Amino acid sequence: MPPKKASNKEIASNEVEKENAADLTIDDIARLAGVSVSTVSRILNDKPDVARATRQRVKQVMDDLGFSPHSLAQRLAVRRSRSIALVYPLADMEGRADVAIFIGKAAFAAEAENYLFSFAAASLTESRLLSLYRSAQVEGVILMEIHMDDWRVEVLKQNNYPFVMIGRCADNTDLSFIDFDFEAAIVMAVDHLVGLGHQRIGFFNSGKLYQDGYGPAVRCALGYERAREAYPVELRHFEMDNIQEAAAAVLESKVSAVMLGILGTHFGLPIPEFLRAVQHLGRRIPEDLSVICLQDDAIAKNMLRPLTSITFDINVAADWATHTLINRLEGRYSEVEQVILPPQLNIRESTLLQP
Amino acid sequence: MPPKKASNKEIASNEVEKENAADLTIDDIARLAGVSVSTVSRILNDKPDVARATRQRVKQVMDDLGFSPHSLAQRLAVRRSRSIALVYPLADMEGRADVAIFIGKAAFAAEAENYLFSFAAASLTESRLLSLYRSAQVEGVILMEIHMDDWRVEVLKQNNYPFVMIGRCADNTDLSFIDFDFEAAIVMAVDHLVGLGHQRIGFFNSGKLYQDGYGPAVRCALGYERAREAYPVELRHFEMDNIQEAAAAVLESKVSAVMLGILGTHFGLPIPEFLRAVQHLGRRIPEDLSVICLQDDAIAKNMLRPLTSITFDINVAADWATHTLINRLEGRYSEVEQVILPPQLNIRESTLLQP
DNA sequence: AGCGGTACCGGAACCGGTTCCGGCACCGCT
DNA sequence: AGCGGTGCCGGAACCGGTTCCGGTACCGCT
Repeated sequence: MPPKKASNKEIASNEVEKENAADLTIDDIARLAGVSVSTVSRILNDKPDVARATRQRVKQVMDDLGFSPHSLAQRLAVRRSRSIALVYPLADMEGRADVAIFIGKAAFAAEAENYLFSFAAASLTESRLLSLYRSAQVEGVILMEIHMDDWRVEVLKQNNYPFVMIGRCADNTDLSFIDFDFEAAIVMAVDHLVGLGHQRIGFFNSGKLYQDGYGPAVRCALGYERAREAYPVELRHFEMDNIQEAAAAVLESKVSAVMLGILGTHFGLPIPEFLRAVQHLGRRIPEDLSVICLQDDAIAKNMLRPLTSITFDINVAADWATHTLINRLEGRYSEVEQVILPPQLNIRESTLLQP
Repeated sequence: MPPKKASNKEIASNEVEKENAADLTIDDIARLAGVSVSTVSRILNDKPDVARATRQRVKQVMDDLGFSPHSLAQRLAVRRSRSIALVYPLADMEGRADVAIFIGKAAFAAEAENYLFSFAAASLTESRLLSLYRSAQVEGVILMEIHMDDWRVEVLKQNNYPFVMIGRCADNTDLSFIDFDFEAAIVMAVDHLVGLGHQRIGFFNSGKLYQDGYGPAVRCALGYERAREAYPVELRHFEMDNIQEAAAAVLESKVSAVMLGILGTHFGLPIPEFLRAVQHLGRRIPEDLSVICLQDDAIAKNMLRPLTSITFDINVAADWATHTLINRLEGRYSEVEQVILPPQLNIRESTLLQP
């Protein structure tokens, strides 16, 4: 029986020493350093049971040749794919500067933990979501754009697959999430306006998203209810998805200030267009109408006269989500974590003290 | 010698038929369907040499159990990682809505080709870039934010690793890229302004980025030179990285219009702040000063009085980059492809006909 | 001298797939 | 009857790592 390990690779490297660094394997390193593959593996993974001298010699060989271990093989062998994904359910990211920032931060955080970060784009079906896990493409995901009653959450929960949420559902038992406190945000907005002396305040929120049970829209509405009980001023609630109607509503309701809830750029009622429509009807901002908007700070602060806004810290959300998920995967701890981030008020030029 | 394949898995599935779909393997499918693993594999990959009846039966079993093959093992076996990455060299994505859109589109396009799309965040060193390939984490990358003389390009070229660029270098022989035609953009801007009757026009460009050899900055300057020769008007060039200085320069140069080149939000001289500074010095926009800005359309169009801007189609860039890279990896064709996207002019409210 | 303990290392099974190669059964043909 | 060809399938090597298990060499000790 001929020795079958007289592979062409061995022949090649005996004759010419010029292997491409890309298809160098742990065997090559072992052979060149005069040790076994187990030893090389131990060194790669910083395990004990290797003599100091050996360790250094082998490391030298690896450095010289520019070797880095085949990550697929590693992940297969340890049965850990070490990758997570952000699943983003919407069709495109037009106007979602927040998501961009999130991705950047999350990718960075994942990388620091030697995790692969990928991005699962739109059009997600149940079977695709499941096969993400089953095929070992990811060990866990970050879910965004959570609805009060979210099928993705159900599916993942039933299958016992790890995930964290940006946002939260109606029932969150056993679920880890970080969410922005939209309720408090609306209350904060009212408080700010009342403090400036406003007596009639309008709150605009997307009717469609509210009906859909989109978390932020629902919680904004909740915040509105809370404020209505807490403040002795006249609060009006408008569920709107149309610019002209919304602008008209501002006029006839005779409010002196408006809070713009969930209806940002990407949701059909872009703030700038809304404000333009209002101005077109003869209301100046902020002289005739104070405006305070939510979350979409890129727009608010880049106005020529920047808008007062209420925002949340997306960077901590990204960091939290990534680390919590990875901690869970690493088994570092497994308690359910639920955090709700407070809003922050950015007072700018669009809210005016009432005479 | 006892039969070593009496694994606990086999025992388990003989007793209780309840395997978790996640750790189902091709062996299980083979056993349950009464065929060999080779046959299952052939079916998974739509290869010939399988009887129609067998194929259906096995597929049925897979469907029933919700099996999907372990992607790491597959990729290892075929020695193709089927993944690409976008390498984005900057620290964060604050204000880079364009990058967000790019990521979304690119991820989507990659997914359609059954490629994994990941995002390699900042702080990229040469060795990390190389190990991305060597460790088989990616087969190819998309490079952004290209400089005229870019070390990453050199490194990848020397190692013969596949990549495509968004942007281009000074020397692009054998390189595939898609770039925006910044030269034409500036000429187009001048043309627009001249058409409105402007005689003194200022061009603002980041001095720092120009010095650094950042592609867009350099090509904008080139466009400026071209326009200067082509149009019989007074053109002034300002290399600026400071808001106050820039605003002052507008005043003393007595220009009636400015073109804002590469100095967007993320580059130290944010457009809105610049315009605010100008207004603060008493120049109204557009009555006293016409403004045309480049690329950062999210800002431009979300102004209360939206700015005239010149933009490029980032979606086609993302599509092109992804498909070109994947085509190359698939060996579908290998010619070098170089495309330069024309600018488009969005006339809005910030450019005024001169009296 | 004999013993147990420790430090270090190698062999080989294994992770979950793909693919080459060869074998069997059956067909139609001379 | 014998033959070549085709359709279908299984065995086993292989991808590039990790890890369990056991073995050797050497130490200090009684």
